[in-house]
Amino acid sequence: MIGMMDWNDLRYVLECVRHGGLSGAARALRVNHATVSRRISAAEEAMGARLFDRSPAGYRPTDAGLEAARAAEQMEAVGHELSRSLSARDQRLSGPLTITAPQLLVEHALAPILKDFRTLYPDIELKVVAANRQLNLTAHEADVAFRIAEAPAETLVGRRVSEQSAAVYVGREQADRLRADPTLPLDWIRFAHWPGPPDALRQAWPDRRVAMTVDDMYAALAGVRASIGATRMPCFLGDAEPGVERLWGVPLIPYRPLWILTHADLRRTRRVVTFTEFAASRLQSLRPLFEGRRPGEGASALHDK
Amino acid sequence: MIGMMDWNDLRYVLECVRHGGLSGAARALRVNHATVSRRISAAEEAMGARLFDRSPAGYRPTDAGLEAARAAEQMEAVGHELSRSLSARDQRLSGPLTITAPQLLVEHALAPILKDFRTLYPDIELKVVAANRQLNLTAHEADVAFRIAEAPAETLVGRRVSEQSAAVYVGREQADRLRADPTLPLDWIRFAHWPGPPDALRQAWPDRRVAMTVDDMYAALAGVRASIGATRMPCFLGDAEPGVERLWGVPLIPYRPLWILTHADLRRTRRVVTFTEFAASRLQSLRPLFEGRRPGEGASALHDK
DNA sequence: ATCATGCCGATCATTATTGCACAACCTATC
DNA sequence: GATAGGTTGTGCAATAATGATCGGCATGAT
Repeated sequence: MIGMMDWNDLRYVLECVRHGGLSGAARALRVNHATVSRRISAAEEAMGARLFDRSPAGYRPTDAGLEAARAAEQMEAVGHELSRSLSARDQRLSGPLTITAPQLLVEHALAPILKDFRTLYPDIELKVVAANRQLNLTAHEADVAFRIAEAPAETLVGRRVSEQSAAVYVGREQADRLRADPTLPLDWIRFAHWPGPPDALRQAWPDRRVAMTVDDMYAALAGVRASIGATRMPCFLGDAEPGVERLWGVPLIPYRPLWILTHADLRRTRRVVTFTEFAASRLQSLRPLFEGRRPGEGASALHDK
Repeated sequence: MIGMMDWNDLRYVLECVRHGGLSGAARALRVNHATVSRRISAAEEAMGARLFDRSPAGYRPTDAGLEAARAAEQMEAVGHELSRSLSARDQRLSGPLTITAPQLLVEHALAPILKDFRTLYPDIELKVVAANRQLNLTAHEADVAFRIAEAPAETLVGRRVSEQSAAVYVGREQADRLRADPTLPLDWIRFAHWPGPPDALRQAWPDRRVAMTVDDMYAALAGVRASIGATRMPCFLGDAEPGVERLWGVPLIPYRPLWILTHADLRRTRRVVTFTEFAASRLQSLRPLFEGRRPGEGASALHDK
């Protein structure tokens, strides 16, 4: 080897290419940006080639930098494969297990299930990443993911735990106003980057006005609670919220189902299987909640007009 | 990533698997064995699996260790490819250029050629590795290799610079003894792990005895100089050695040709092309030496009976 | 038995690497 | 312009990694 290069430095090069600069790479790698700068310099020294064009706006990779990044990507893929393969090999009913789910799902449905799992299998070090972003199971950022989606990524395997329904919810104060004067227009909380209100609502409440625009379910929920307006929410959210009720006259709306997913490589791992079985079974008993069936309502009430 | 693993640590795992222990790996990596031990432990921690069974005799890899080593091998291949690719991209007539050749060839033929090359292209930082072992061009241990071989490895490209002949050489004192009493048996220096003496010698000197066994050409040459015995040597060696002469009555013996080789990835790199052209051209003028043609002998003398 | 050689593990001083804090600079946006 | 938020570069102190050395423990030769 003419210049023995540092494999880790290739990581820094890769993230610098991906994020276009030191700062972004530093955040991704959870190190100081000065470190990234020094490692990049070391890599350039070792490879005998400039890898980036420095500019105040950021780092732009040279051809050599792109080539190095391609190599780093391949190494990364090898590393991920190794990581998954080792996890799959580890068949003990102990050790680490990382799961991820949308924050709201953790709060409203998963928390007690996870708590029971921990007491049942205390040797499994359960790590829960409640995040809005979807972690990358292929990159092994987590072993198991709960997803609310129409269809899972094709490289993942898992099961459709439950169908879901949504409804339109209003805060108590707004509901009282509307009951007192049904001719009032419906104050509506709109989701940015989303299509308009559901068709079912257009028919039942043709007179609406947008009271607020949000891009986050937490904000929408707060808005409903404060009676700023009504909005569509999955039933497991709205029905569990005190001081919030379904808007009358609007039928249930189909919603994306709930999945529990894992990477194909981990499908047969004992820890993973044990967890998914446990979680799926417990979630089954919550199906009325997810499907919006109130006590006393039959399954036939699902998505009726 | 559950445990962000260190790519460099995979290197330590790989070398530990290759050498069967900390010490060997430490030598290969040119670090202290304590470092290897610590890096291995760190890797095991990060991957959550034991990679080696510790024993006083050495480290034996577990299944997980073997798997990690396989991954490391792939990363290594990617790294080598990147290294060559970056070298090939560098088309300047300056910068590093590493060549390797058998020690004896450097001493007897290459040295003046390399010296002239350095004065002609002073900006090329020529590094010469005179080694008995064959460096790995695929691993980019060198850019160019001189090899004495029947056929080069198939992944390499290059040219057959010259055919070679060998002859049987004796030291002056032994030669005088033999001339004084031609009935004496021929003291012979045998190469370990080699087939017996050449057929041509069996006929010309049927009466031989083994005076010494060596496994190194330097030792053989020293033995001939000290008149311990005669042995077969390539002509470029024996003919250039003062106090050593060809044994009469024995014709020239075909010998493995001389190649100048490089990796296919570097075939079009300016530095490499410039060097190989220069060296090949200069070696051409030495063909009589390699082919054993003495001054006054025609080419027809080649390998005659 | 005894010695020599090779291996691994542990300790400690040294060295190298990292993070922090600050400075300098560019660029939108008001 | 002025400002706020973004970028990269640099000096210094804290931290982590390393190398050297020693001891214990096998194995194999004398």
